[in-house]
Amino acid sequence: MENLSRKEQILRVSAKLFKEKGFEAASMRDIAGAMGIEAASLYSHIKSKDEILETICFKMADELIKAIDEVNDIYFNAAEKLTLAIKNHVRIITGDLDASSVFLREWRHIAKLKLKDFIKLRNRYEEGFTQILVNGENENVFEATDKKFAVLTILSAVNWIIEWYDPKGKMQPDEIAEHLTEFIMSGLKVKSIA
Amino acid sequence: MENLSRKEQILRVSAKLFKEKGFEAASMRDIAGAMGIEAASLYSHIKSKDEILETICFKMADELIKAIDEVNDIYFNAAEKLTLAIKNHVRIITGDLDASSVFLREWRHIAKLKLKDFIKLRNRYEEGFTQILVNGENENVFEATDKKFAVLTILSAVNWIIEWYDPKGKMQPDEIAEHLTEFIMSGLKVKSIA
DNA sequence: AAGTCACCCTAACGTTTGTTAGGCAAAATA
DNA sequence: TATTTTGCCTAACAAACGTTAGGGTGACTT
Repeated sequence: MENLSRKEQILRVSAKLFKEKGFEAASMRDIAGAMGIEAASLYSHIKSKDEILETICFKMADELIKAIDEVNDIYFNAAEKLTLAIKNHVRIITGDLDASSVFLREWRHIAKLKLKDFIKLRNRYEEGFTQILVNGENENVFEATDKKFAVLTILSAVNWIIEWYDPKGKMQPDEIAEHLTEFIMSGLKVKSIA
Repeated sequence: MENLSRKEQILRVSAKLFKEKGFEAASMRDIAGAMGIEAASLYSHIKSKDEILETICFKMADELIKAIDEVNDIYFNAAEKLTLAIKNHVRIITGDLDASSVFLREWRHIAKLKLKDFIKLRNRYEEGFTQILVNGENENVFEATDKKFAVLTILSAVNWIIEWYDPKGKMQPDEIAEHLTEFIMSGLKVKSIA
């Protein structure tokens, strides 16, 4: 934390507070207080409270998009692609729980103009996943009638991790990814319906 | 809307605004404005802004718990129970999208004391689902190594509906429930892993 | 006709919000 | 050593917040 630039520290502290109290409820004085300085001092490093939120959200979006693009660029079959995409997603999300929570929950509070760009990025990410499912059908590996529906369901499961993941808990990121992948591909494994 | 009690109208309007702007960002003046009255006038019908949030959240929680208890009280096999539980959940959620969104997103802003009770209710609901999975294992119908994990994943998928469901869209609640149930039970139906 | 009730008003309160202006001290650079 | 840069300060701002007090008006009830 100490070898980070002052701006980076503000982003970290803000992410933590935005996650805990929500963007609107966390005040500049809260953020400053957590850093041991006055609220006015923050403005030497950042332009506005909105800028903090935007930076956090767009950084996460960029990271995720970069990951899905890489997966789709590699020559893999669809099952391997999906497995890797989920593993990457889980790794990124669990790698920075504070920023991820803000990215997933508080993005609604991004100011109108930037919000449009953000949603575009989110859609691009979703399309990256959709592409994998389309591949899967072409390769005759998956069966997913409604791809949009399937992608949203998959992402909901992967994103819900932030609600219960504990870095000190038993389940580590890669294990979570494995479990999820299995669940997504095979479901509850119905043995028989009596 | 007109034959509802004034308090009920306030709850409706508040839910809509809490969903759109978030609890903290939606002001009493916003709510009053949407009803064509002054902010101070709201206090003839409600005690506080916090009370509005609590009422919305606890009402949804009660409704869901009542539904899962009913399912678990009926003599069904696990597969039928799960199917019905999901159908009920989807019906309740889609039945009042505004309140559901508040229930799922804004519950964090419930005041400390009441928050404990709310989380207890949420856990009770989760346990209702867990019970079904346990039944499923005993009946040799399901296979779910980590029940807690499975329940959270299932609920995440079911709850994500509020993010994309459109009452005027093609997919109607029961159809969504069917799709989801199939996905949860059988996943993406992997045909072969090359 | 008198009383009650539901409903809304204006005005104001104390607090908190994000943000700006201007200045001071230590560290880095020249 | 002189100078710029970095980082923080105090003080203050206008605006918005949730909420209270007290009064008024019209519709039902008795």
